[in-house]
This record gives sequence, C-alpha cells and structure tokens, in this order.
Amino acid sequence: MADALRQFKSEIFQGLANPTRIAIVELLRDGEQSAGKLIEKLGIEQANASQHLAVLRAKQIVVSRKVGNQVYYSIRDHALIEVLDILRRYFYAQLSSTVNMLRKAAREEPKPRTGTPR
Amino acid sequence: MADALRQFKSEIFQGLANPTRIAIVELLRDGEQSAGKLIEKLGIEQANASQHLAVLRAKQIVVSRKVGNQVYYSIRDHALIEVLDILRRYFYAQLSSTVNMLRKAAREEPKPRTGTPR
DNA sequence: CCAGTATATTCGAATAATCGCATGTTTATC
DNA sequence: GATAAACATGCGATTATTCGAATATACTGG
Repeated sequence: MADALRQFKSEIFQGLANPTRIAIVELLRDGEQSAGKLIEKLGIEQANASQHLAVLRAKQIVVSRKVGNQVYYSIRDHALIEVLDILRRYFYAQLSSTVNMLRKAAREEPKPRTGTPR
Repeated sequence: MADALRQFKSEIFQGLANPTRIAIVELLRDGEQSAGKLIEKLGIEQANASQHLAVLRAKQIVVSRKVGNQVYYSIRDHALIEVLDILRRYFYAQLSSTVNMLRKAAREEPKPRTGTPR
C-alpha cells in the first residue's frame, strides 16, 4: 500500500513538473476557466495547451466540464493549491538564504573579479 | 519573477516525480540517514541510489554532510514533508471518491459483463 | 603506500516528455 | 448539409529521465 501511495504521489508531482502546467493550475486558482481563456492567457499554441490539459486530466489534477461549445476546467481538489502555497513560501525562504550566502561570500572575498583579468 | 517562481516549483516537483526519490524523502522524514542506510532500506543498486540523491541535491531538496567515510543526508526544509502529508490526505480522499464512483457504477449496470460475449 | 569501504560519476541503451504541425471531433449557425 | 469555432488527438523530431554496468574518488586502517 505504501508503494501505491508513493506511486500516486510521484504521478501528481510528475503532473506538476512543468512550468506551463503550473501556470495553468495557478490560473485555475480562483475558479474555473474555459480552455480558450487559458490558452489566451498562457500565450502558447492551442494544441500544446490542450496536451498539457490532457496530462492534468490524466493525473486527476483538474476536471473538465463541457458547456456547449466550450470546455471549462477547474482544479479537482483545493489541497493542490495548498501545496503550491507552501512551495511559494519555501521559494522565498530559499531565496533569502541564498542571498545571505552570496552576501557572506562577497564579504569574505574582497576582490570580486569582474571582467577578465589577463 | 512569477516566471522564476513557476520554474522553481516545477523543478521541485520534478525532483519528487519519482517513487524512489519519494521513498528517500520519506526515509529522511525522521532525521538524517547515511547514504549506506538509505541504500540498504531502499534495496536498490548503489549507483542508482546515488544518482537519485544527486537529483535531490541538485534540486536543493536534501542537503548532505560528510563525516569521515560516510555522507549523511537530510531534508533541507520541513515544508516538503508538509507537502507529502497533504498529498497523503489527498490520496485517501481521491481513493474513497473513486471507490464510491465504482460502487455507483456497479449499482447502475446490472450485468457487469465479465468474459467475452459473442 | 596498499587494500578496503563508502560514495559519486560516466557511459550507453531504453523509455518517456515536449513541441509544432496536421488532422479529427463536436457543437453552433446559417 | 456546409461552414466555422472550440477543443482534442496523432505523428515525428528533439531532448530529458532512468537504469545497470563500469570506473573514479575520498577516506580509513594497517
């Protein structure tokens, strides 16, 4: 069972392991959107967006609802939004620790060597 | 900036998009472990484990600490554990909704058609 | 310095992900 | 039924992941 759970988790992660798909999920953050709107906001090829949406559907990350001509997408479970929020905080935490690291390194190395010395 | 953040998130997800690497992170959940212990518990090739550890290092998901002969790994930020916990709950939620879906389908289709009808 | 243990890296083959382009399918309108 | 709009799917090329096997590196004890 623990195996199936790991498999499941890794598939979710795989579903999100792409900047375009993350962008889609973030666009869906505040409610459903039609595929057309998503494509417009993403500024990518229609077919490409559709493929990414297919991946998100396959991993059960989003669900779709057809209304007449259009298909509306929404996030299946709010838990995933939580995950993105955690990572946002994590990102800024890492960022500031990296900045501090760089500052420290700068203090310790008096000659930063910009340009190409002979 | 939003772009860099998405890139960052997708790299974290990519780092976790593999059952073995999830297993590693879970083994590190309760504190640091040597590479050797991890390999032993995972039951995989040494080189393979080392490659996965390299991926986790590259994505900054784990940090390593060398003590004499051995290398101790630990999770860089507890936030990632939170993420895994959220997904565990998510998994069971999806599981039970899937089971309910199957039950419903079973009730609605009286002849489940096992075998190959002519 | 030599042998052994712990870990990392490199290489090659197999598989999977990504993209653009072309083509299908479904629905609405005339 | 013909045309157009909104999506989805299939295909081929390119690139990335994954794994095992072999090899390299770092440290320890003699």
